[in-house]
Formats: sequence, structure tokens, C-alpha cells
Amino acid sequence: MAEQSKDRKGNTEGEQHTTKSRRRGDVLENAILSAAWEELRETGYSRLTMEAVAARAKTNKNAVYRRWPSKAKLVVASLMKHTPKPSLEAPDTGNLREDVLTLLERIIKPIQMIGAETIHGLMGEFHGDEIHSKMTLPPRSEDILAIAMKSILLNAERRGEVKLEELPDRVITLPVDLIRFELLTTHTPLTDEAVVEIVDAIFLPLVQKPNRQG
Amino acid sequence: MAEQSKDRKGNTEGEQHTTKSRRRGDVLENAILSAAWEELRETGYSRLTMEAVAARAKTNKNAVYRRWPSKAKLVVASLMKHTPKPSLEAPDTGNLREDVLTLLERIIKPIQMIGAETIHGLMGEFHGDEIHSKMTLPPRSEDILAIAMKSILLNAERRGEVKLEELPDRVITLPVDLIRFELLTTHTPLTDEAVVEIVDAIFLPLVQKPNRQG
DNA sequence: CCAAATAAGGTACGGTACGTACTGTACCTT
DNA sequence: AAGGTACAGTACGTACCGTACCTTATTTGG
Repeated sequence: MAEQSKDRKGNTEGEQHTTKSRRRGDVLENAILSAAWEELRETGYSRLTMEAVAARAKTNKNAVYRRWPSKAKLVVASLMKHTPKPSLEAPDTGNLREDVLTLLERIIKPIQMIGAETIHGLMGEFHGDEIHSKMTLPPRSEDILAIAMKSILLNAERRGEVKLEELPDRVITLPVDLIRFELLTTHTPLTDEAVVEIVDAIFLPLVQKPNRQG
Repeated sequence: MAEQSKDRKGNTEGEQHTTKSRRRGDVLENAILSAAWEELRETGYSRLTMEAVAARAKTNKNAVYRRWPSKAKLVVASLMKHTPKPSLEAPDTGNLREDVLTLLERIIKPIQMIGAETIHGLMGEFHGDEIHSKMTLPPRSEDILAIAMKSILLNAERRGEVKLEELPDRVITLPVDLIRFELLTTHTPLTDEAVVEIVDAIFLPLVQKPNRQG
């Protein structure tokens, strides 16, 4: 091919390819992840396609498949980039109720941003294949939120608010589990009143009372 | 394409199509539903295809689409036919704990037979479209299981076991919700011990104690 | 009993999305 | 300047979808 006046930016003549520099590495990767995020918000998980993501990122499927082998993994990567990770440090307001409410409010936003449809879609695909190593919830004791809850409860025990002794893990993760369940199975947004009810009518009575009823 | 000796049964040569009679109506419908059920168990929801169902039922896609417009609806129909519906009458053993455990054990089996992957798949598809009228959980007070739980609790109140007065709906459906959550988010089978723990360490303390903690 | 209506069988099509392969080209490294 | 790497762009084969069309068996009802 005869070279025809390429400038340093790689443009030959006035082709439709008016963009000069070719994106690479992290630049392109972030463009794809952002495109995936936007597609996710506009069309939802089930209607999101690799081709549409590539087109929106102004690239092609190759660049996508080179990085992520499936729609599910692409979406997970996109979520990790575009949803805020709640701080896992346990709040310490000096009051058990406030600590729990604070923690719950923190975790609600990211889950709501992701949305139930995406979560269902991901769980479905990770089932279909066999990749559920990262997606399925960890065994309750390893759950990061369970650890945060334990930390909160330890502080409360130090203050004499609760008797932690033989509290089963299931009770410790109860509020978090209920929030997750609610977000996964209802389409109406989770109200603050619901969160308060979970804490005041369910969680606190269980941990504050001497839990023993013969 | 020369015609080659078709007999009245439409068989060319010695093809495998030796059966003469053609299935119709309920016979064919049940064959399709059974085929869908078997495909579901063998390949799972995400890998189930209409073509495979038709092939297994020894018919073609037309017969399937004539009856169900989508994979999701076909699967739901198949589940209705092939999973036992738990009796919704509230058990009345004269003991609250036994009543609750009985009810929970009843609802676990059907959900386990369906499997988390299918439920996630269905929720995903019903999200993608907008058919979630039947799949999403009813508003808690209309939930059939909530009604059964209320019935059980009314009996217990009559016996003086609990004070039902201001018990929120969320507490009433708590055991059922926790069972559902567990079945949806874990891959390990739900043990009897877990069910007992939900009842003994969570539900009973909440409903039996005067729930008020100043 | 026969003809019309009904419903199944069978094939083929257009469409979408997948995932891969192959070309060329820009950019980076040395 | 030479080479490798990674992006751009295109094209392909596959799978499944949902539909259309025609043929054939069975039911119906006149």
C-alpha cells in the first residue's frame, strides 16, 4: 500500500475515521466498562448485548471478548467499577441501634443501584455455567457484612447493651439478610420505615433480651 | 427432487416414523410439559431451549408455541404440573412450634424441587419483559403463606401461647421469608437444623415474649 | 358416510446474538 | 528502523428464536 501523508495521529486523508489516537489498555477498558454500565442502566441486563456495548464504546466485540469471556463477567467488572463499595468498617456511634441502622443504610444503596433484574440475571447465568464461586454468598461466617455486624455487636457488648455469648450467626446476619431478601423480591423501593422495623421489631429484641424461653 | 415411494403414512422408505397415530390435545400437551420438566432437570433452565423440548416430546416447535408463547411460561406451566402444591391449610397440632415447623417443612420441598437456578432464571425473564404479575411475591399481607401463618398464630393466641396484638406483618412472615432467602441464595441444601434454628432462635422468641424493650 | 374443519407434523425462513477468525493498522518497545 | 502487541474492522458459522407455510391425520357434524 502506498502511504499517503499520514500524520503522527494516524489519519489518512479525510476518512470517516476522524478520531485520531487509538485507545489502548486502561483507556479502552474503562470506555468499555462505562459503556456496559450505561447499557445496563438503559436497557437492563437481559437486553444488554456484547455487540451493543462494543458499539457504544466505539470499538468492536474483539476488544470486549479479549478482556471478558462472557456477558456476566463483563457486567460484574462494570459493576465493580461503577457502584460505590460501602465502607466495611463498622460504624461506632456508641449506640447499637444507630450502628446497625447506619450499616444497613450503607449497603442498601449499592444493591439498589445494581437492581434486582441484574442480580437475578447474574445469578441465573452463574448457575447455568458453573462460575458461582464469586457470586454466591459466602458461608455466612466469612461474609464481610457478617464480620461488620459482629464488630458492631462486640462494641455493644462492651457497653453492656447485649449479651453476645451464644448468639448464632444466623441472628447476627439477620438484618442484612432481610434487607437483601427485600431488595431481591420486591419491586417497590425499600423504605426507611421498613429498615427501622427490621431493626426495632426484629433484630434488637433478639439480641437485647436474654434469649432463652424454656 | 423426485418423489420416492411415499406410502399413505407419509413414510419414505423405512424411516423411524413407524407410529401411525398422531397425538392431540391433552395427550400432546402433557407430553410437552413432561419433556420440559425433564429438560429442566437435565440441563437446567438457562440451557433449556424450546427446540430441545419439542424434540424430546417428539414433536416440533409449532406444537409448543401454539400453547405457550415463551420459555418462561412453558416452564411455569411445567412446574405447576410436576411439582406438588403444598397444602395451604394451617396445621393445628396444638403447639405453635410444631405448627410452624410443619408448615415450613411443607413449603421447602416444592421450592427445592424447582431449584434456585430456575427461580432466578424465571425472575430474570419476567423482569426483562414485564410479566411479573404472577411471579413477584404478593404484597406480604396477601401472601398465601402469610395467611397460613396468621391462622397458626391465631390458634396459638387462643391457647395463650402468644400475644398477637401489634405483631407486624414482617414478623409473621419472618420464618417463611428466611426459608425463601436461604433456598434462593445458598447452594447447599437446607438442613433441618437450620429450620429449627430459625424457629427456635428467631421466630419464637419474637412472638412469645412481650416484645417491648423501652 | 363423506366433506369440512381442526389440529398436528414438518420444513424453511428471517432475525438476533453469540463467539471466533482473519485482515490491516496504530502504537509501543528496543 | 524493526519488531511485537493490541486495537479497528469485517466476516463468518452456529444456535436459538419466533413465524409462515404447507401437508397430513383426526375429529366433527351435515
